[in-house]
Amino acid sequence: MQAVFITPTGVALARWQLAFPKLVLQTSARAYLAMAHHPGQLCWLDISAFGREAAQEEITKLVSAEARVIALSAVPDESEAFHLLSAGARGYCHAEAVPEQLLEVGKVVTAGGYWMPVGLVQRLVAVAARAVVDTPQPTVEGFDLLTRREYEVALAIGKGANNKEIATNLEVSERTVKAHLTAIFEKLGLRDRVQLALAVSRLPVH
Amino acid sequence: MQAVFITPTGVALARWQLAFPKLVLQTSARAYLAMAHHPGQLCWLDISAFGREAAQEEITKLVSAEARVIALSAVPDESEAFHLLSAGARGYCHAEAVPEQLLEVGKVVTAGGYWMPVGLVQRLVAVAARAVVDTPQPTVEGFDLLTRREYEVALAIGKGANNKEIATNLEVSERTVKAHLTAIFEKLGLRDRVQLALAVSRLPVH
DNA sequence: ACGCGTCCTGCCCTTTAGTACATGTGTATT
DNA sequence: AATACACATGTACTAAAGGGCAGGACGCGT
Repeated sequence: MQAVFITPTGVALARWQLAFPKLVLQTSARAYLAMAHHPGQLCWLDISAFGREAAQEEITKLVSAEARVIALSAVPDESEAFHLLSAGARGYCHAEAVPEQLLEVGKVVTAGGYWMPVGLVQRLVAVAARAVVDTPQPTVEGFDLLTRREYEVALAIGKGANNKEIATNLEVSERTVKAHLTAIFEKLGLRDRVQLALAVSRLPVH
Repeated sequence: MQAVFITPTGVALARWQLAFPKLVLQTSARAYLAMAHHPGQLCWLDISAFGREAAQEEITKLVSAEARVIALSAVPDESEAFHLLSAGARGYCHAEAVPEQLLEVGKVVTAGGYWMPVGLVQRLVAVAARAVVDTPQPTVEGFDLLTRREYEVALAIGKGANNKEIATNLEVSERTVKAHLTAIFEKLGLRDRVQLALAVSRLPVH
């Protein structure tokens, strides 16, 4: 099986050659795509020299050409990994990985799987689990008890506004804002605007 | 290597035995934990007969005993998978999986990795990526500029505490709390405690 | 020893927040 | 017409919050 490495720099070329003696080097997805290639072809993309967005673009191009892309990063970063994977990469690993690891990654991805560091999987799971808003407790119930005006005030508090700003935006007096706030505190069982702000921040919708 | 299956029903027992002829059967994590076992021991948990919460509990128990847990579900479900994985499971697969697949899963998890269906990985990535994107700017950078004490105060604000409560908890005067707050506002470029509360609520860690 | 940063606190003052009490308008529902 | 409720606002007062000024204690590195 052919191993294609796309890199503008060739950072860890020696290491890669240990793992894949017959590797093919290219400097960009564009150059590579000009060649004929087989669907499912492994494609190692060294993203170190690309910006995040440029890397995402390269990946998108390769994936739409049915290549299996593995991102190689010199400085692994969680957020970067999320983005590259969602752009279609099937693997994410350190550019300086040892040959044995590269081979293992290649095997997994060739088999149709994903490969990424264990720590990254854990972060992925943690973030996803939190995002799945099944999370019941934290959400303060009772916002549906608020009247239209009260709700508007509550949202403003959720943006960190003070009474004067809210009054200006809603075109009412500061006194009125205070009245709405008092009503909100009463209905939601809160003590002050700080607690309201936190309650609003936990609102699923916003 | 020993394969332990925890299941109240034994749904796919025949299949499991094909993959692991010498498997050990137990009906609950409690029963299993009563036995001696080796750290890193594989532990297949058939969650079909458990509720989601009960399954999470079982997993938590096993994981705290340093077992590697693989959840087997008769009716795979994305949200369920997220929760079980975040509870510490290292694998999630169909209870009716063929023996070859079970062996593959076992191998990966034994090696310290995670195993889950490719589709699940994609959902995980998609959800996580969206969660990260949905929370772009708002996260106030600079919390690392805070001193230990200031950070403690910031966290307290994130819980909706007022100055008196913070003072009591930290065993300092209210004046000191105010001083810390002033420093925090200055460092983070915030105006008041409401904005701080919101900034803290958007903190990835808590 | 000296400077620097962190932490702590007092006095005092200004600004916000939050409430009690009271009043008024408009729009529905009964 | 009467009742109910959302919305609005004023006066006035108490309580928090926030900050200026000043000073003390402790630990650390030059």
